[in-house]
Amino acid sequence: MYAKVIVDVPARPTNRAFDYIVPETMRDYIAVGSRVGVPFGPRTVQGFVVELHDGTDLDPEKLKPIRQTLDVTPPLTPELVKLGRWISRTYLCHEIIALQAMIPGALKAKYERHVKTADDPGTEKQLELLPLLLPEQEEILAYVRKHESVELESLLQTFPEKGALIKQLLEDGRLTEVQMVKDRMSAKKALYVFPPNDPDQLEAWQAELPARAAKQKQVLAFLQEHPEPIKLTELLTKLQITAAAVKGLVERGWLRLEETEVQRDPYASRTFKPTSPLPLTPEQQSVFERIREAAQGRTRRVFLLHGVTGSGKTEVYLQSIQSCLDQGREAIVLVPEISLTPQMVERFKGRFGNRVAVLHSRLSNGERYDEWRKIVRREVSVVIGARSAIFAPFTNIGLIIIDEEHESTYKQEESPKYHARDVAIARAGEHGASVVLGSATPSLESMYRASVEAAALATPDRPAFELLSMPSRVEGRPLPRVNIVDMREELKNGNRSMFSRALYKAIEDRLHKKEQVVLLLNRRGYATFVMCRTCGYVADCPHCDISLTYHQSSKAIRCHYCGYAERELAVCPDCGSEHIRHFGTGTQRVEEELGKLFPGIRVIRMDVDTTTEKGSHEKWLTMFRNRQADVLLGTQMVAKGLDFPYVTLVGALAADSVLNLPDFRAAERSFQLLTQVAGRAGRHELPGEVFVQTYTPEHYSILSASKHDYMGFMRKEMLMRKLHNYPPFHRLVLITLSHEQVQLLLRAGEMLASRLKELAQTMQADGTELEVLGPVASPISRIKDRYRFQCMIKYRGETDISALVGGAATVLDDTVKQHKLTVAIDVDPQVLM
DNA sequence: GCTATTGTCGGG
DNA sequence: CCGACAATAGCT
Repeated sequence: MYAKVIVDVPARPTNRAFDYIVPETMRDYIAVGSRVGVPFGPRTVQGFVVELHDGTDLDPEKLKPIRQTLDVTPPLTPELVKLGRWISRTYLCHEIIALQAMIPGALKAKYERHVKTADDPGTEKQLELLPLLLPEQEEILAYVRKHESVELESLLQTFPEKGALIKQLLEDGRLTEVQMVKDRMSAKKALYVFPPNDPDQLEAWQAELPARAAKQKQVLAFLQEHPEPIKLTELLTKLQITAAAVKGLVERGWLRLEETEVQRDPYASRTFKPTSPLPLTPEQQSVFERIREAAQGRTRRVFLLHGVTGSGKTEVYLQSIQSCLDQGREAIVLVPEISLTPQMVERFKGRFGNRVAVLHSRLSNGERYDEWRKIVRREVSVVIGARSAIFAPFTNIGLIIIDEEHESTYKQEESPKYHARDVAIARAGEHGASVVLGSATPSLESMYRASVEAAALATPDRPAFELLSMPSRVEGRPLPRVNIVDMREELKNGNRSMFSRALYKAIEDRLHKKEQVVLLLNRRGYATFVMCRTCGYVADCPHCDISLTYHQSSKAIRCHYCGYAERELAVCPDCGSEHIRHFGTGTQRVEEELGKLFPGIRVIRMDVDTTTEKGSHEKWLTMFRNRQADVLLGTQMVAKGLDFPYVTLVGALAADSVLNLPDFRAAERSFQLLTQVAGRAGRHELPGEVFVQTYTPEHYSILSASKHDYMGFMRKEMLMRKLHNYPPFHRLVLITLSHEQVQLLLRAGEMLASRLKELAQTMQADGTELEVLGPVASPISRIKDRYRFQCMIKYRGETDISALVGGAATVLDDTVKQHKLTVAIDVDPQVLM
């Protein structure tokens, strides 16, 4: 039997399957999706089996056998292996990168090189021919012999500066190298106490024990109460006893002590209040019916659920999942990382109990691995998680839900640069499952695909969407009133503060009424840039093309791209002037200002700087929920999914900050952000009010958001996109080249662009609508000392551009190899920076 | 991506 | 002519 293996060597010439012999002994352990260690050239690398077959076109003599299997059960299902190929073709990445993305980081390859002393007796004669050993080499050999096998790295550390001598020993064959692929993580094990199968016996045994064996009786009594296996250490601390008591019982053969896989369940210590389905509004009910009906079928359906903030989408999700589970099928729920709050988890755990696995980036490698194992072992049938949870290794998916489907976090920014929405649709096709894309502000891409125009262009790979909508809030609560504040007017009237008078008054009022306020400012730090007022010098990052941001807490100016930091400027480095001014406003500064304006105000600031610590995000939100603070101030992360009953005021301090970004999606992002943050107010009994501070109050994005007019915004924005051949009417591929030297980069850029244009011409001649733009400097023209240039391809959705991009990219192969040029291909980019 | 192999250059 | 290092092919 032979296996086709994709090896862990992400390079163009190795981006294909290699054939190996499956040794007789491994037959039962190897399947499509297995992770194996295979000889590849002079070393051993990790790989995935993507196919098993009986014959081979190649000379079987030339084939090498698989060296090791790395798992008892394959970490990937055949469906995921197929998906890996689809991802690599769709997003133009190496297949191995796509496969690696589907397994938890804990299983990523790690290579260990061990050395052993060569004890082959047949070489004695040859040894005589070898040069005599130096005393130091004797010492090294003795050391290795003593330890039997030593990791090469540690040997080099034990004998520093002796690298050459060790290499000599290896070359002479006195030491041999054994290469192994190692797991970075294995399941954590611990001793568990297993009670007898028949718990009734526990009582009888207690009577049987002599009176002085009080501790042993205590153990039996405890197990009677809690008949499930328990960790030994846990039992000991709970009962305040030593292992001797348990040992006695084990010796009597009453209890069993066994090493078992431990679950690092981050939610183990928490109990979740079970919740039952809430009654649905007629609107919710009809949407639910549609989803349920679809999920009964075995063919893929894709729904776009447009529901205003507070319309009760989550309850519809929960009941849809329930009906999916009732059919014995599984469900995946994706939420943006940021809204994967304890609140959210609680609702799912409350409804589905331990049938839910939770996957998010705040878990440690080990924790994530354990949650993933629950899926593999079929212990759960629901997964809720961020982007990568779309790869949950289920085998019978009935429903995939993507909440806040417009969020750009569903696009992975590193290779494989996949979009979870498209992966979901692809997976649903294989499972005959339904997909529900929910949002209060659906992306233009999704909205377009729910249109009549797109329905006509639908293909199996890009099916049309069915639109569902929930236009009203539950219990008929009104959407909050949104006031646009023209900050130019404020300035004219002499108000130079970051709070308009209206917002100031409103905050004052809420403080008085003991209600809560959410403030949004899309910039962290204290000031956005630092400038010398005498000569106009602006502090820039020496490694990136971006200005440095002042941070009050650390008295430093920092780069938000590479982390570079230097001390606050006392004098201008150019002219020596002391007139240094901090321009622009960041969250730190607002926090300070609030303290000055409203003495005694309690502010929680949430941005990347205050939420990096594990659990800090949840801590702040819990504090705010418990009304231990009056104001929640933060960047985008305060706009998403939060639901606090006492929040009656929301302020967007600088509504244009997103609008002015150099990106064709700026208006859409801005509209979404404002709508989302406005939706935080007045979700319960108390009515809400919103203030949007802007310098461009006439912009359609801001006007529409203030009127809660999604459709109005969408129609205008669609026109703009159509006019400029942007998505959703055209698709984009962005190719970014980066290198330390501008000249080399320019040459490479020209080479790429001309080849692209050349290839494009033949395609255009066949009537394909396709445009090649560039090369131009990227909006951020340098990051971490590397200059960046980009080319863009605009094309109609039905065109296959893989040949075009793949073909053109080959002209860069030499430069990539020789000069370490970096080429990043992004299909359907979300950010053009 | 890695490494063993081949190629190239300078010193003798 | 040899050794050191740099470029490069080929990996099943």
